Amino acid sequence: MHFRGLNNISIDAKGRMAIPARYRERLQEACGGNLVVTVDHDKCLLVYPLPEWEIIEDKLINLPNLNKQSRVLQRLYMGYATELEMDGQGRILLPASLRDYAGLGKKAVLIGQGKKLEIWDEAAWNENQEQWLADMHAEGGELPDTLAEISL
Amino acid sequence: MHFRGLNNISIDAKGRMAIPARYRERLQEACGGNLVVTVDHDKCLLVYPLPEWEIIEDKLINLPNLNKQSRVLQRLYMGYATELEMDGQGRILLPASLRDYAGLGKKAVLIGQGKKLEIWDEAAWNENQEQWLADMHAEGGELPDTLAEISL
DNA sequence: CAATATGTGGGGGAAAGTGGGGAAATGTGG
DNA sequence: CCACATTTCCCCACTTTCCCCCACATATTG
Repeated sequence: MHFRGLNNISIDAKGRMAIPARYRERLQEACGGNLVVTVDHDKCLLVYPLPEWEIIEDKLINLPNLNKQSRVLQRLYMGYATELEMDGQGRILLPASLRDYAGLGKKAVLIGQGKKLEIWDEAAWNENQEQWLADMHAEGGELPDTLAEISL
Repeated sequence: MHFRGLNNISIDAKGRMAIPARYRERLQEACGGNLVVTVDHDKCLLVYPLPEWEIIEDKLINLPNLNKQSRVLQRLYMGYATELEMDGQGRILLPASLRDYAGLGKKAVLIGQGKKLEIWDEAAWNENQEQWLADMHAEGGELPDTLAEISL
């Protein structure tokens, strides 16, 4: 039972975002509508069902925090993590601080990523996607070992 | 039990595409009509029976996602993966985002590729095919080791 | 040539997405 | 502690999209 697929979403003037209907039922049973939204280090937002988030949180807490990168991860991911619920119409209200972080305007893209969902500003998503595709073709087959084994 | 062969397909104004009748029965028994369509990094679409897709999805989810290339693969392949069913007439409705990605117009080509099917815009298919043939002749027999062993 | 199967197009009803007004709750400053 | 401003949430109404069904055109088979 994983999240997948792309949805074009509009964010209204109040910062509300409608969760696609096909995800709502799954979110209800996975976590009773309790979600956690946080930031990702490449300028998008991550949405977890609360139980899934708590697993991640434990990992973050137990990182060796004399390491500088560990502290960065902790401050970003835990620092921005916000608990929120869907309203009666299946929408979530994204706090202004998170919207600012991800540069979210009126149009956004919601993509399923297994145990979590990602929210991108539409323009940012398109730009990144072009870059990714260009990189993949430029690299010409030089992939890390873990990736080389995958065949689609 | 593999898919093979090439079919010319038309996509109507609503984005619907008729699956050739000879594939339908096989798709029904393979997955009860549950299909997953996603993108490929060279601008075509991939159609999997749901069980086949889930095998790939598991591999994708378990990739080390602090690695940049892993995230790109996850975002593209899982991000666009859309679950859909055939309607009463054996057609599937391709979401606008997927049609845009692959540049699909009214005429498309459906190609059997073993466990999956590929969908190309007809014009794009023809152009690529010419290019591939030209490249193969230009390279003059310099193949990677894994390919050198194959005899057709 | 008839008869069946396949491909193609379109209309209508239901569901989902979108936006705004107002009440309740929360926070702030006097 | 009270008055005011702001935010949050709930409800209603409108618009758009999606999906199911029917009807026709084309191709295939006996």
